[in-house]
Amino acid sequence: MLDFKAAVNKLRSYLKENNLRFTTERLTILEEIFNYPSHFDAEQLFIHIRNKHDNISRATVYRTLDLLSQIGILKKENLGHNYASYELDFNLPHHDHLICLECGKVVEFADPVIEKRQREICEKNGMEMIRHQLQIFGRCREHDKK
Amino acid sequence: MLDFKAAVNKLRSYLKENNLRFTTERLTILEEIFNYPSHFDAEQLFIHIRNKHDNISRATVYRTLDLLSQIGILKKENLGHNYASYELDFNLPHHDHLICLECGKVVEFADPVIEKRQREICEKNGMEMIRHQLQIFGRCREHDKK
DNA sequence: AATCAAGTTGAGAATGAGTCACGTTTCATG
DNA sequence: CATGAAACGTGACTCATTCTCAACTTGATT
Repeated sequence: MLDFKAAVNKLRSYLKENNLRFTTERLTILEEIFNYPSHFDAEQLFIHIRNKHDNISRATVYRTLDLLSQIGILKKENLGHNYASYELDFNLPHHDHLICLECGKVVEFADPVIEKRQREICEKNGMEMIRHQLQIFGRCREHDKK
Repeated sequence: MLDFKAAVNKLRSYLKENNLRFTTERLTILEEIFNYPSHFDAEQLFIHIRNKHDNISRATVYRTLDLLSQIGILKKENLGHNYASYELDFNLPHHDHLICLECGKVVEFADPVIEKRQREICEKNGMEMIRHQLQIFGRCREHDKK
């Protein structure tokens, strides 16, 4: 997959620039993230990796998720649980989330009108926008039968 | 303050309807919330209350914050920390938050255009909207000097 | 290829927000 | 004002995440 190679390059050059090491653990974790559905959490991913490779510790998974989020390969977000969710954020346009409180389904959407208003609101309040997240919690209509 | 009385009435009637008790702890906590700046967290409030009244336990503060959120007197939200924030949500229109990552300042804003788009997005995805939150993280321009 | 300083790792202890269990206390109704 | 269900306080517990630290890699340099 093309994006994966590009992500590895991005990671490698970030590490080099910052005198950090390109370790097999970091590569393995990045690989597994590309094999894994989006909106995963650290524990899920840790267990998935544990089953395929031994000796990658929970701490390393957490540390690497932080690193990748900082570089901009991942996005860390709060989807209304008491744990963080992550998703790939590599060469992807911004989007937000619609979350069903009944079944946990997550739908992504992007809305240029909302994006534009957000920029204007920041401007008006003398603030430089760094990131934003919009979550709409609701209930799928399909749950209505009952 | 007028709103406080109204909130007490709302609490009292909710409790009555559900065969729950109107306790001095619940009243005290509600009072202290009205004396306290918005966007507080449970621990802050607990310490504040601890300093004025003894014998209100941490568990009761948490339990009461949940109760008040359920009734609609408070709104529980995630402002990008690993703990929940609360604010009064009593007779107030919906608003969202602009958060400075440098100084932690929180600015509230309401935008009818964004609200409208959100309703449309829900509609389009066959979902009934229950609640939503939009957070814009940024950096106050005032931090630019230096 | 061997060396070495510095970054990284694994294991498990520690932290911190929030919840739970349970014995005791308190409210609201008769 | 007795009763019994609801609430309370205490402190133990949970669970996600972070920290500590000795042992191990990495990669730049001989």
